Order: sequence, then C-alpha cells, then structure tokens
Amino acid sequence: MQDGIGVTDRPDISPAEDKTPGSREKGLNRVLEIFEFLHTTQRAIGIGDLAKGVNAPRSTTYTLVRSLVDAGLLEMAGDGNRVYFGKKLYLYGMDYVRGNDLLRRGRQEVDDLSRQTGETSELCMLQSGRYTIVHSSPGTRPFRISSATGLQIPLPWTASGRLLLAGLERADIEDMVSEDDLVLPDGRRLKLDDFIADIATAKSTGYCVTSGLVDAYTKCLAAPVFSVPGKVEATMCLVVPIDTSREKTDELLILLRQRAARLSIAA
Amino acid sequence: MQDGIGVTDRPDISPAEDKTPGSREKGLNRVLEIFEFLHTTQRAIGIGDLAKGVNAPRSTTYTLVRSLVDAGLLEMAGDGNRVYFGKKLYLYGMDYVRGNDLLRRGRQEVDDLSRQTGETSELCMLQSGRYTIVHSSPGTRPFRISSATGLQIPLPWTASGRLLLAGLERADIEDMVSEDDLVLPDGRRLKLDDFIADIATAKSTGYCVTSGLVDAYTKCLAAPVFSVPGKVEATMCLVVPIDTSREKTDELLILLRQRAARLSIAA
DNA sequence: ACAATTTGTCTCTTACAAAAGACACCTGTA
DNA sequence: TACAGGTGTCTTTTGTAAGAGACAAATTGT
Repeated sequence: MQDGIGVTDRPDISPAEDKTPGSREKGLNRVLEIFEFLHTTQRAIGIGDLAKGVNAPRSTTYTLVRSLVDAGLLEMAGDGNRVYFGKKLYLYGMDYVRGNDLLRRGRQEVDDLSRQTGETSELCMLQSGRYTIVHSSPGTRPFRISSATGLQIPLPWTASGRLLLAGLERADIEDMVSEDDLVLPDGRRLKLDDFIADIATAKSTGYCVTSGLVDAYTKCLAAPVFSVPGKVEATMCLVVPIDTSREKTDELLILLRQRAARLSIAA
Repeated sequence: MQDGIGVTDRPDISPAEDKTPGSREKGLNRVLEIFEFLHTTQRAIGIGDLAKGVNAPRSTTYTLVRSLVDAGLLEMAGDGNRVYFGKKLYLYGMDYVRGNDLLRRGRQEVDDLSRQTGETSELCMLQSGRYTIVHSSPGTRPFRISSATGLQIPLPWTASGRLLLAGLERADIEDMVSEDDLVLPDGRRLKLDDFIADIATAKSTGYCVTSGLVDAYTKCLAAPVFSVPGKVEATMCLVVPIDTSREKTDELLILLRQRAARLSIAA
C-alpha cells in the first residue's frame, strides 16, 4: 500500500510529530493541527487523508470535522467529500483586521507601495516565533516573485527577520532560531554570530538589505514598523531582482522607509 | 450580585443559553462559543468577563484561552489582560478567500459597484441558515448606512433573504425562519405566507427590492448570484435612501444585476 | 464479476480534560 | 487597615470524549 494516497504530488507532509506513541490527544489540539494542516496544504482534502495527515484516528477526525463544519469553521468543498476552511474563519479574520489598526493600515501601505514601485511588497510579522508574511501585493513584473500570504520562513533567511529580532537579547534570539533555520535553501550555512551581528547592524541603521538568501535571483529590502518606540512590531519589505542597480535600490529604500515610518506613527 | 459586570454598556449579551444547568461541556464547544462571543462583542475582553459571557467556569476558560493564544487564534490585546481574535484566524480567513473564487471575485465586484454608484454595496450569503453580510463597501454618502461585515440578520428582514431562499421547499423555509424572525425591528409582524410569496416573486423576476424593512430610511435592492443554474449561492445588494426616485432605482438595479450576473458566470 | 480500498456511522471502554475550589496576589475604596 | 472584588495559578475528582474497532455501503481497479 502506498502511503499518503491522493496527496503524493507534494513533498508528503510530515505525519505530524508523534509525541507519545499511542497517547490520547485533546480534541482542541487535534483541531489546531487540522487547521495547520489545511493551511500548509492550501487545498481541500478528504477526511480520510486528513486523518492520516494529522496522524489522528479516523473516528475522531470524523467527529471533529463534523463539529467544525456545523460551526462553519470548515466547509465541505465542491464534490462533497473534501473539507477546507469555512466562511466563519473568514469572518473572524475580518474581525481581527478591523480590531487591528496596524494590520489594516499596513495592508493599505503595502498595496500602495507595490503600485507605486511596481515591485512585490510585503507586510511581515512575528507569528509565534516565526517570520510570517501577513500581506503581500504582487507588483507588475512579468515574472513576479510571489510567496503566499501566511507563509512561514526561518528568520535568518530574510531581511525582515533581522529587523524583527532587533532589540532582543542574545538568549532570546538563540531560542527562536533552530540549527536548521541557519541552513539556507541552497545548502549554505549561516553562522549564528554573523546573524546576530546582522541584527545589531539592522537595528542601528534602521533598515536591512539581503541579497540571494532565499533564492539566487532576488534582493530583499526591509524597514521596521514600530509599535512603541524601540519595539519592532512588523516590517515592510520589497522583493526585487538581485541585479537592481545601486541607485534604484536606494531610491526604493527611501520610499519603503517613508511608508514604514508612516505606519509606525499611530500604532 | 449584579450580573454582566464590566460590559454593561451594551444591551447585555444574553449569558449563553444554558442547556443543562451544571453539565460538563466539551472543550471544543466552549471554544466555538468563545469565538461567537468575541464576534458579537467586536472588541477585546477580559478573561473573567469572557468566562461569564460564555457561561463557562473561570478555570476552564483560562486553560482554553491559553491554548488558543499559544496557537495564535487569539491574542492578548494591548494592556495584556484582554483577549481578542489573533493573526492565525486572519491567515486562515485569507486561505478561505483564496480557495473561494466566488468570494474573491464578489468582493471585487462589490467594491467596484460601490465606487461606480457611490452607494453602499454588499455581498451576502447564507451562513448556517442565517443571512450574513460577507463583504460590504461603504459608498460615499455623507451619512452612510453601514452594517458590519459578518452581521447576521433574520432572513425576512432583507431583500437578499428573499432571493437566497428562492428554490427551497416551503418546509425548508419554515425550518430556517423562526417566529421571532418575522417580527421587524419596528414591531410590525410579517405573515409567513406573504414572505413565501415574496420569495416566489423574487425567484421569477430575478431581483428583489424592499423598502423600510430593517429601518424606515432605506431601500434595499438585491440580485442573485448563481453557482449552478438555479442555485442561489449569494446575493449582491445596494442599500439606498428610501426616497430614491423610481428612475434612479431602475438605473441602479441594472448595474447591480449586470454585476451579479457576471459573478454567476464562472462560479 | 470479484477483490481491494475507502467512506461514513456506530458501539464500547477508559484515560484524561473539564470543573470545582482553594490559594496568593493585585488592585481600588471606605 | 481591613475589606470587597478581581486576577492568575494550582490541585483533585469524576463525567465523558477520544480512541479502538466492527460494520455496511460506496468506490476503485483488474
């Protein structure tokens, strides 16, 4: 029997870290795992496969899914055998946006910046210790470099990561960065000390530029957004081709930092 | 002891229907109630008050809230003692939008229509048997009639409600409409038969206009959005002053129906 | 047509999460 | 100062939800 039937066109999602082999799991935790799983797969999935994916008993999964569908947090997708996120989650998400000035205004600034420059622009935040793209606006290049909203990437891979950690103690930083995080997609390995030095530099200069980190073709410009003075709440960033000229880069950096500063004012 | 301490500036949210007095409640259900409660209050709330609001033991509430905050579904708000929806819910909500053509395109159409006409425009859907404003764009009037996204209103109060139920059996309609739903905000009482007749009319004409139903000052124009031919998946609607001229109304109706039809095409 | 799966529903058992309640700790105020 | 009210954390008990598994029905492939 082949495992992971039906989703084998993906790197086969790791079957959820088995904590204690046959141990019972709290229903709520199962639900949280289901959400994360759906978030990573980004598509509707059959209940059987879902059970496999989150490593939960089939019977339990059926029960939970039914509850969630009844509540509207999940919905049965088109053909009636797969589930995905539901309207309720969208509504709650909009509630969050409404209650969150920074996000609401940040989305606007990002969209404007992207229209103004034609480049891909993103709003990034820390999400439970990980770098997260919270909003992204594609830009107008023929081959745009897009990464999905909600994508989580190791902090050391990004310019924003260096800014988001500015002001933290060394110990805190070590806690948030695993060994694996220091290995870039192309196999190169960053030194933790270099990363920490980068953070200090970013903090003092008030911006950060990285080249060819996540991939060989892009450069990433990032500027901090402060909630209270000194506390970096988010970053705005621009993703541009790596061969963008020095002058052009500086010009973009000015626009970027202006908008990031504007966002900081009344947060 | 006064009940509902701390949130007494609101019509005092009903302390959650007590099903069986002292009975134990499943954790997941408690969580669902918490979400609904936050959705109705639309503001961050202290954990103690939250426990009261959902009628749950304090200890349980603390445990659940901690789980949810750790998971990022809730966040501790500013002063550090109140909770509200978290970033994760926003991300999941965006996943839903991405996976849902109709919603994504519907939001666009609504925004465009609102800009084009200057009137408040909304996208509405059935959400677990209730009329729900899924997206709303304010329009440009000095005193705009706005209702919050995610608001749930009795079906008989709205033009959209009449369209959303088109095609359902009489029995199904009766199930979805309670006695209370037939009583308008001003105290007038609709006859169920009249409502069902309205639905039939709306179905055959392909649009619906109601005047002074939810309040005395507005008129509501609605047009259906079909998923498969015959099945009303959503409605688009315009909210205009009740004294809008016949000609103006007809003109708006044409624009509205055009866009609604466009939405229906490829859903 | 016949396996071989998978799906959705159901039952029963017991491990464990929900609830009760006690605790120390902060307020504000009388 | 003592009091009344709220937080946030712990421990203990027990009702019950998670899980194992069996089932018929639907779906696959050969």
